[in-house]
Amino acid sequence: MARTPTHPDVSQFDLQTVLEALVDPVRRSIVAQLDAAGADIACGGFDIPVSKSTATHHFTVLREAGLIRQYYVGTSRMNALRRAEMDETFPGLLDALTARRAARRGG
Amino acid sequence: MARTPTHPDVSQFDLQTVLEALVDPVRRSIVAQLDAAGADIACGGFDIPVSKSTATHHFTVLREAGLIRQYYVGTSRMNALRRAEMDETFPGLLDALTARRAARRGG
DNA sequence: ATCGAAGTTTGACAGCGATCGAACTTCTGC
DNA sequence: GCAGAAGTTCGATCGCTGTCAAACTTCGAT
Repeated sequence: MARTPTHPDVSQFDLQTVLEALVDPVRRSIVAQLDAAGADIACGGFDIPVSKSTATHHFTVLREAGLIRQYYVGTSRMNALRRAEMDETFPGLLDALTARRAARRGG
Repeated sequence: MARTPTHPDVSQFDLQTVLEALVDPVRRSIVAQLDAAGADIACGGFDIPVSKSTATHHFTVLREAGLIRQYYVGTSRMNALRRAEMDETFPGLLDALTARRAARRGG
């Protein structure tokens, strides 16, 4: 595993790529969990119904789309939601997809 | 072809289905063209790089997701964007995906 | 009735993407 | 050093989806 995985710059964000990342329910769940937690989460800390190798695949897709930033802490790989950068490029998109909006309207 | 094709009710709108519909560039283009035109458009009136049978498939997907409403006028099948209903269920989603926001910010 | 225009239906195909298990790497703790 | 924990990589399925051509249906105009 590379010490410093590839992260796209904000200028390289692409709507098609981001959509293809977010259309998968597992990946959308990952983003939603990060958003709800408001904190970084290790790969193993998510509640997702797939094997480790599949999880690795999903995190890679999210990272390459620019949705998350990954960094190592010991043997754990932490995941951070790049929300501000996403909001800057695609305003309203994450709000519309993470069901935050519903919770916010409610209270 | 059925006289009255199946259209889901707003209460049946499903985010996963809508996303799967909008992740395809051709379908997103159809929605964008409808949105930009602000008027209904016949199937043959779109600028899309696919055959007629493929186009039929895309319109079906969009209709079953609730994104468009279809009705016949003679031999032409008209397509209407169900924007208000979509906005009601998924506020901000179409704005984020049809690049309207960019145009609106500009002027 | 006939012909053309506009879509639909059907069947087939190709490619992609999600999924898994197994083997491997790397770090932590003892 | 050794064992275990946390991920990654590799290879192989497998189902789904976008695509098209060909044949068909329906409507409008002549």
